[in-house]
Amino acid sequence: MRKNKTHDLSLPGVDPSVYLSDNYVVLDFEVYVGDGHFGSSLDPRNHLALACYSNMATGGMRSHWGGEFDQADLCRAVEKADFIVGHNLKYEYGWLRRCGVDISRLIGFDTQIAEYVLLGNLAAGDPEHGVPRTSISLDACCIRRGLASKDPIVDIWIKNGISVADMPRAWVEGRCKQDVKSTQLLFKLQREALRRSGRVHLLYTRCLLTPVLATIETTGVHLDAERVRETTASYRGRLAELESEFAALTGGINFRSPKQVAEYIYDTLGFEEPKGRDGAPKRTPGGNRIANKRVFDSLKAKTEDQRRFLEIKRDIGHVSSALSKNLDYFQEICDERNSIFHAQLNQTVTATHRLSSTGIPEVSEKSVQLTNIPRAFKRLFNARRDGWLIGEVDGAQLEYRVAAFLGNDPRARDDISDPAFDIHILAGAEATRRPYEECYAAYKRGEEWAIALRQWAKIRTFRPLYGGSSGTPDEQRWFAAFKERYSVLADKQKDWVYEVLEHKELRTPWGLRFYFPTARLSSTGYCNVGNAVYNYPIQSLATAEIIPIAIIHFWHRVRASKFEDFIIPVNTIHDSLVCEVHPDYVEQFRDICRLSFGHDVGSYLARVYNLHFDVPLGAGIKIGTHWGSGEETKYEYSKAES
DNA sequence: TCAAGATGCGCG
DNA sequence: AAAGCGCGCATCTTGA
Repeated sequence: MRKNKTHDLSLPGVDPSVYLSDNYVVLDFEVYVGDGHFGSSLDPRNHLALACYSNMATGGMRSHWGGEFDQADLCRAVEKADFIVGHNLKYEYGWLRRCGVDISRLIGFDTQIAEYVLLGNLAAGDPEHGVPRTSISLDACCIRRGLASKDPIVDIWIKNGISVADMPRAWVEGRCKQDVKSTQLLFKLQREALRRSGRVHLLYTRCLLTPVLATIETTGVHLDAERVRETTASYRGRLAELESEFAALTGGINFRSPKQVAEYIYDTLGFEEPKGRDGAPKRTPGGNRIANKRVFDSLKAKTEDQRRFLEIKRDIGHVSSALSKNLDYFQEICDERNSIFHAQLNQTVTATHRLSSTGIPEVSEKSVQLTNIPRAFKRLFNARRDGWLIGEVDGAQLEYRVAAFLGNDPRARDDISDPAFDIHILAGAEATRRPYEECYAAYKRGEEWAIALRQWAKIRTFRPLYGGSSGTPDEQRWFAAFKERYSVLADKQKDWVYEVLEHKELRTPWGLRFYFPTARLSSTGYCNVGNAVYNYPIQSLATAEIIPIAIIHFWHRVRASKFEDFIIPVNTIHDSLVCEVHPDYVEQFRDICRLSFGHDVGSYLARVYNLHFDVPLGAGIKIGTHWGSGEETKYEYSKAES
């Protein structure tokens, strides 16, 4: 690997011990809400109204009524502090950015994220297994600790959309100052709790990501209006055709109604309900007959009516959901918002601490979040400036590699390091009882059957990693082969389950703790939360620690190189980062991707997490005119190279 | 009439 | 008895 001076990355501080300093500023803002929502800094109709902040270095509470261009004292205070403290700091970062502060240099301690880290997976809860969500609102955090709660009157006003402009100033100011005081007390208790339980570095890393997300949210994503127009028109035409065909065939049932569809297929068409091994029909949790895609794929048509119905039903569901969930919104955005839309990236929602996303209604009430856009529609996104490109980097087979590391499985390690090993080919080969070499060679020669086999296997390959065991005989053959091949990993996962059954808690090697208060073992040896226990550590280390660490380093490397006007992150989905890239900065983009998703992750995990991640990491990079276009280049990184 | 629950389907 | 995990949004159904 060639030497690159960007190795001496200067992250702001890069040390969680910064939180031990007493030079910090606690802050809370009130906003004039003009968008009818929550006063996000993204919306130009919203304006900063009041800033209250407590400066620990100088002492005393300050408050200042003023807009985002009238907060010079606040800006100076936060820039001089070692870190800032607030509840849901992404909001404050967004406003500080509008105030003109360089938020990349501001370290945060977010008390909402701190509570989320302390709670492990309990903030998300697990209603399916009888664990309710735990609120991490400032009020809830304070009440749990016996601290003062919010002024209920002002709280009700704000929750009901009353503008700050219409409330008595003294009341608003009183509430804002109270929130700052509560936040500071909460911070001190959380800092101690995190320190005692060895989780400060987790909070620190989450908080380093926050300004990156605030910036991505502000930037938004850009649609190719011409492609959106063509695609929407074609989908609408197709839906109209399918609707009339469907109506003619069924006599006018509503294809969106699972109830009507179930009646039609089981009563009118006479399909048999799918049955479990015991012979009883499989039903929805509510006891209704199932009418979903899985069932339709398993039904075998015997009559012409049945065959046509299955065909049309499959297409109509796909086309109508594409329109109502994506294309209608995209069209609005192209027509009325210059083809750019925004969404939130949430840090405190999921059980495994990966991000989630929420759409933002911009024209009608519709919204689209950024993590479940159909792959077929990635091609509708391009860069907002002519001639620019879209670059996407993802962690190659990240969860597989993380599993190999956590399980310390020698076979998995060897497989990952072997350039002639393809796990999807192995899955296909095992399932169909063919020799691996034959399938691999045919795949490499580009033979169609081998490509199809690999495609078939791909969606099943890692099911056994998360406890999957049921399926067709072919599938089950692979699942068994997987568990046998990676038996060391499988045993480690069983150990996790034993630990959970004994302690109702799982302590991960990097410090995050998961809690399973309702864990129990049935008389048949089945653990009610077993599959979650198999999954959480792997999903979490991969997509809640490693990818955020990579993204943080990516962002700071771009800024340290002064490329921030040429390489602009616009989205992240679990294991990937999407950027708009100036055509002259493609090589720089590749270099920064390789370093941040490889070297930086390893060195940060060792230094800050005391975790020596010794399975090689890889990155896949695609660059093209539209999202998802262009040939993928794969990079492998191992410590030996550095 | 409206909110909450159930269901289906998109992504990693 | 059977059983991959994690999410958010649109639509229909249910129940007050």
